Amino acid sequence: MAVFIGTFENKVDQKGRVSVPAVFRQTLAGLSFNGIVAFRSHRADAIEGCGMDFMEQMIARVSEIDLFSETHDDLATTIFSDSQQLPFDGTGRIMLPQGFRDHAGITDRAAFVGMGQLFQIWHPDALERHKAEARDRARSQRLTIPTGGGGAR
Amino acid sequence: MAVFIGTFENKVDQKGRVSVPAVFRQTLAGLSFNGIVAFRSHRADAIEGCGMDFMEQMIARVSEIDLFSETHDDLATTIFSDSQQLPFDGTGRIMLPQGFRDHAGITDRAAFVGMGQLFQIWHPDALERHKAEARDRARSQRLTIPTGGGGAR
DNA sequence: TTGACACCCATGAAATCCCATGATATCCCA
DNA sequence: TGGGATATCATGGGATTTCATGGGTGTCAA
Repeated sequence: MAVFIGTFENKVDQKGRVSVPAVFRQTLAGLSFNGIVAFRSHRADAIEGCGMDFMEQMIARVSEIDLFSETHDDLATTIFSDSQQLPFDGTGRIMLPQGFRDHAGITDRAAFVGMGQLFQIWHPDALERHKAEARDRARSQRLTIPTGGGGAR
Repeated sequence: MAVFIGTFENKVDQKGRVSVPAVFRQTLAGLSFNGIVAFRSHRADAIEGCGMDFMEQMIARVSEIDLFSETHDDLATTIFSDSQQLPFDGTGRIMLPQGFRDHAGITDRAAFVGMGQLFQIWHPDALERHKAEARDRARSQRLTIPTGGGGAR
């Protein structure tokens, strides 16, 4: 099972390269594509990242939605058409395309955030704000983890 | 099932390393990640610890929520972004990151407290105070543990 | 020919490995 | 059941590796 946990801030060099955190690289190791799959988040000023295995899962899930429905098309267009395969170089870095950097407002620093089965890439300051907001919402709405069974376990 | 009970105080050396109690290590043995997963407790000045199996459960449950929904993102961000994987070295020690030490006020000693399926890491003195308070509350409110039968589960 | 990009090497800081030590707990046999 | 032999454990510190980062060079295509 893919596990992305933690927050890591790395530098973006003049060529637009960033090191993907070593722990993330390890969970991505051994997949059919040696790198990450990334696309613009449509909800936030961030880049979504995952491994090729997860992308395959998403394709499978989306294909369960009625083909030719508006939802299907919108999802497919937003996510799949925008996705890019970003291969690792010899030292575990990826090239963040300019379009992605623009979308997330990333210039010389990038923050990788584990989201469980996928991760996001943010401008470090924007991420801090987002984290605080997410925490507040989670608390005020008393969000809890769904349990597998009936009640508390 | 993971079981963490008891209290153990160990030293934090100059490199920031602490031995995880051997009994805890045994219940953590054989998981997909050889180490602990830790995050700041939002209720106390302590670090929460668990095994990767626990985190995988959390991920599985969060992933039951619609992907890219606000609820999913808020939960995932809140839970996973501030967690860290802390691997064991050859002798069963972990490196306590500075941020965690700051949060818990830990300098040269750390107390590991079993909490059932999780454990906590405290500054020994803070833990003593906390234990006394918890005992008092439990006594004055006559707290009970729900049984599996009639009531909550 | 001029970017964009893949590949290569170098570097310092930080994390990890490895070995040694003493203390404690456990085992085993009388 | 006592007590010595043996293993386990926590701890310390030096050596080694990993990691993030910087820059150079070659190659391909516009």
